Amino acid sequence: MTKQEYKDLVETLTVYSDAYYKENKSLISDFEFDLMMMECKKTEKEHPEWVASDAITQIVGSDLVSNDGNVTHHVPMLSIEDVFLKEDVVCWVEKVLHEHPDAIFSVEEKIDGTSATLRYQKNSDSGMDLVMVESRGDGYVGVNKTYLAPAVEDIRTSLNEAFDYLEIRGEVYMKHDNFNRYNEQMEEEGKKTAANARNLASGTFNLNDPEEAEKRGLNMFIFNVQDGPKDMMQSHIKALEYLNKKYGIPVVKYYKCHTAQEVLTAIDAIGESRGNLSYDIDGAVVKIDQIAYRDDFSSAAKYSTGHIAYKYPPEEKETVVTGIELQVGRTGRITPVAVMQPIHLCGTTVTHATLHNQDFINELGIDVGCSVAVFKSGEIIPKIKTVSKSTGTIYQIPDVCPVCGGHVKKEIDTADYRCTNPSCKAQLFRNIIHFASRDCMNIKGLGKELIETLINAGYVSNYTDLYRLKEFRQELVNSGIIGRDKNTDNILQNIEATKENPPTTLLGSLGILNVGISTAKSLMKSFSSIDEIAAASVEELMQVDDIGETTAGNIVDFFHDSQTAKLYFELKEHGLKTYVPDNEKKEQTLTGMTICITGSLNHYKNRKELQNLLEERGAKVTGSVSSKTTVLINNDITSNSGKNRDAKKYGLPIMDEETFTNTYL
DNA sequence: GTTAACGAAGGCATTAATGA
DNA sequence: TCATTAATGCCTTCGTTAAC
Repeated sequence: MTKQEYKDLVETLTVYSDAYYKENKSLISDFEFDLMMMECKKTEKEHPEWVASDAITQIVGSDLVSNDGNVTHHVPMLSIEDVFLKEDVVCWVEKVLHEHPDAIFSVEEKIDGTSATLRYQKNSDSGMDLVMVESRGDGYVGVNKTYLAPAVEDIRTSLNEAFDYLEIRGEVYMKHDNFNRYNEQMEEEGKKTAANARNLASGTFNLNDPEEAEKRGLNMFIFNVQDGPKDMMQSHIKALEYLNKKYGIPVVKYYKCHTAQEVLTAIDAIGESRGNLSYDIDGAVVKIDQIAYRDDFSSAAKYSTGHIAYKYPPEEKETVVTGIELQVGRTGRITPVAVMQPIHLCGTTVTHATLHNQDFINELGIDVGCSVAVFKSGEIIPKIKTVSKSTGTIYQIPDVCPVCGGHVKKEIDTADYRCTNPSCKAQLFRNIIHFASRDCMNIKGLGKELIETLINAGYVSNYTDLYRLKEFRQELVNSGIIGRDKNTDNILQNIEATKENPPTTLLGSLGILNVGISTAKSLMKSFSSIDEIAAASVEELMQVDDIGETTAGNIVDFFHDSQTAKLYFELKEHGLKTYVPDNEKKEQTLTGMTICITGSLNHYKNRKELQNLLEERGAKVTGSVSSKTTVLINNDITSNSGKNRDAKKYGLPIMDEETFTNTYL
């Protein structure tokens, strides 16, 4: 592409994008738009010197909405790790103070609603406009909810501020008044009422109709500045105060604390005020005020660093176990579930609670007919706490599968009971559900019920059969199993579409024991195709990170068992991708490097993006600095953060993005 | 035009197994 | 021993389509 052609392409894209965002008109299909955008970005990679800072591809918020309305978050929207004991709060606070004696804490109400992020961008009159409202989704990719901004009273559509970019996150919730009004009206109209304010808020934030949403009434408390000018990225509390004072934006109520004792006092104060608030809260969040310190306290990947949430003790009630159901999972594991006389707990009716396994049953002494104390763990999941009146006997999981009548055996050294019949219908059924689920192949529209229907009608008995369904299209339409023409074709098309899924997804969906998407990723880093994995020995597989003897054995078993291996080879024949073609592969220039990234980035949307890029080229990206780390990427190379100190301790290079890019990319 | 059925989405938790 | 992952589970509301 010549420079002029690139410029023309950028201009065309800008026209389409403006029409879409500002006038709600689609001049071309989303698919075509995405293609052009990809082309444009590819060129920009080859010729970074052509890129203007205001080019459409550089504008945060414009290139993020895919054709199904999904938005990749600029900063991931992770959840906060919950703790249920005050001792744990004290422990965490002291750990932070030990590392940073001057740390300050913000203790905040944890609003019970649904999380959302707002992006603001500089406009031409030196102010800022709201360009995007996005829901949380899976934490990395959410849904574009910009059209609902007018329905949320507290969202400002413009700010009189000349920052280049501002991203704030908060909780969308429903006030009790609005919730009660909604339910009164539903009752008047003889319609179903909503169970609680959180669910109604979450449901309302899901509506496609902004007017209906506005009628119901939503509010929002801001609880974080995700990204913005340097001044706002230092003290969390100061940033919240600024937003509140300057714009009257409602921010979450917080207490500024310096010691563990002060934190506990604040938690108690919030707990006591709970009953008098006009909205629901489900805990108290403790955050480190100094944003720079947050990354020094590592946590699991799904949690934000530098935050914990204290959960107040939940409501508890008594009921009677009226039965125990046995569920057979896709691996054959038998899970007992208690059926109870319905009780009302935290705004919902509770009838079921999992019993996990025989050990759990034995420990509590559960049997049909006993009385139990039930609470909602985390205020969501019903859980039996104790048996208050025993029957004198304890339930025993039978040795016959409740579905196929096959033999049920207790696994040695585990708490699991498994149905040993490999053609057990329940297992096949669950296997297909797993294969089709969102986290695996993501076959849209193919859910539990439809799969069951297809199995019962004899069309499928395993996931490979799904790719044969199209041969029976007319028959299916005639019988109306999936609905009529339109529905049938939709499902068939969605199945076909999954043939384009990357091999990693396929490998993770096959149902190999202990191999999910994450393990599949590790495997595909070391092997060039699933075929190669199928041919590998236990020893070879064990060379891969995260693969031990058991998992390696499971993989070998899967590809050596004639039945399961056949499933895989049939999928391959149907045209599913089992390797990444050479021309789509990235050069493995970073093999052997262990890289840690910290702090905020300038050239990449977020750390995840840089991480993906490094991983594609063979590097290992970790969350902490150790003696095995090759390099630490941090734009603030002089900071005194824990990671910088560790890097210095081990004598490792600390590079900013630019230096790193110039040296290695 | 209304209703029923089903799946998706959005919120989550727990346990056991695994790997380091 | 610790951190992570896989597998399983629970509840509510909305959207879509087909059927009545």
